[in-house]
Amino acid sequence: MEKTMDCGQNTLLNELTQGKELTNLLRMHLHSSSSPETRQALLEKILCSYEKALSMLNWNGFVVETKPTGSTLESPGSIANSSPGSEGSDKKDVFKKRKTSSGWTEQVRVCSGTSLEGPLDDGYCWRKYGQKDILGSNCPRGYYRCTHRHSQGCLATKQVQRSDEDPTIFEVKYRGRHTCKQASHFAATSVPVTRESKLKGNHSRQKQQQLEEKQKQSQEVFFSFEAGLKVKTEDLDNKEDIFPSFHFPVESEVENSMVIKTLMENDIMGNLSPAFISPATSESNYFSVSPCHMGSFGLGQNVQTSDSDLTDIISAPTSVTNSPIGDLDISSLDKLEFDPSFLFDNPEFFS
DNA sequence: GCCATTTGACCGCC
DNA sequence: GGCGGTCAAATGGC
Repeated sequence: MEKTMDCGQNTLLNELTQGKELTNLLRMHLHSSSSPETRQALLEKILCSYEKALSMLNWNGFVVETKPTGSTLESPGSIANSSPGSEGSDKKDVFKKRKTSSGWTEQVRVCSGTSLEGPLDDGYCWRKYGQKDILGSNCPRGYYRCTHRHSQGCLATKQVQRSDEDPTIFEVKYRGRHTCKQASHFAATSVPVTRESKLKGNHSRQKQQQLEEKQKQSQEVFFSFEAGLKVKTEDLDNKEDIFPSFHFPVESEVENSMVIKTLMENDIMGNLSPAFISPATSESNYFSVSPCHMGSFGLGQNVQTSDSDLTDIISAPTSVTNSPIGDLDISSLDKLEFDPSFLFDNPEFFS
């Protein structure tokens, strides 16, 4: 766990630090007679770094607490009745209630040239359980549920459908929230104690290696995607049910300041509401992060959100891989510390 | 042998 | 009855 936290934190910090350095480099180039191409390249790299960093943040799910959802669709009854536990003996008892459009939708754009059948993984382990041709749509819709549904009773599901208009866009509809261990830890290195991981000896190790390999590949794929990532988030009001809230534990130290400062330096924080850097209040020592605001970092991601409650906290994982990025446990950020009294316009910070 | 995916069938809602 | 969501047998990969 500790290892995972350090790893994820380091990765995040590396990206942000790289972004900072690149920004400085760009600044230097601005004062020099370097070519616009050079500047452009630097800009791209900066965006790249921050997109990675943001993805890491997003991917951690920010599932901090689990509270019963008011949503009709994932009411324990509906799913439970159709869960394997209740199935089996009498199929007629299976309750296949059509779900209403609760949950939220994200549109994920992948880079051109990518041949993935579906959008990136979002750090969760999904298992496909169905596919349907949808009326009025050329592309079938895939139905996925959390791999840990059986082992941990995780009720999260998602639907993935390629957009007719733009094949590079996948519409991903999330439903339910992850209650699995992975959702909490989001650490690939700490593989949830599932049936696989309980397997003994070489077999489990082999499995883990396969998983790691898979994640490694996913990461590579993801990084090839990020430039064209587009996320459209809807129904954020429902997200509250699923990712009820995220609080960034903050204490007073410099590292967090660096993160924020770095964002500020790149005019990223310009769009942040006070909620993000919220008073980090002396009382709570927490600040919350709105998915909307995270999305409005202006990092080249075209993010559209509904005008839903901006106080909702972090968005669900946007896209979709078992990338090691998922290794980052957001809880690791509690090691990041933020000095509420830090002056962001401190010119000396970026020396 | 285990697990994930595919795919036809089933079921409930509209 | 049409459609969307889910189930579960069949299948294939590792």
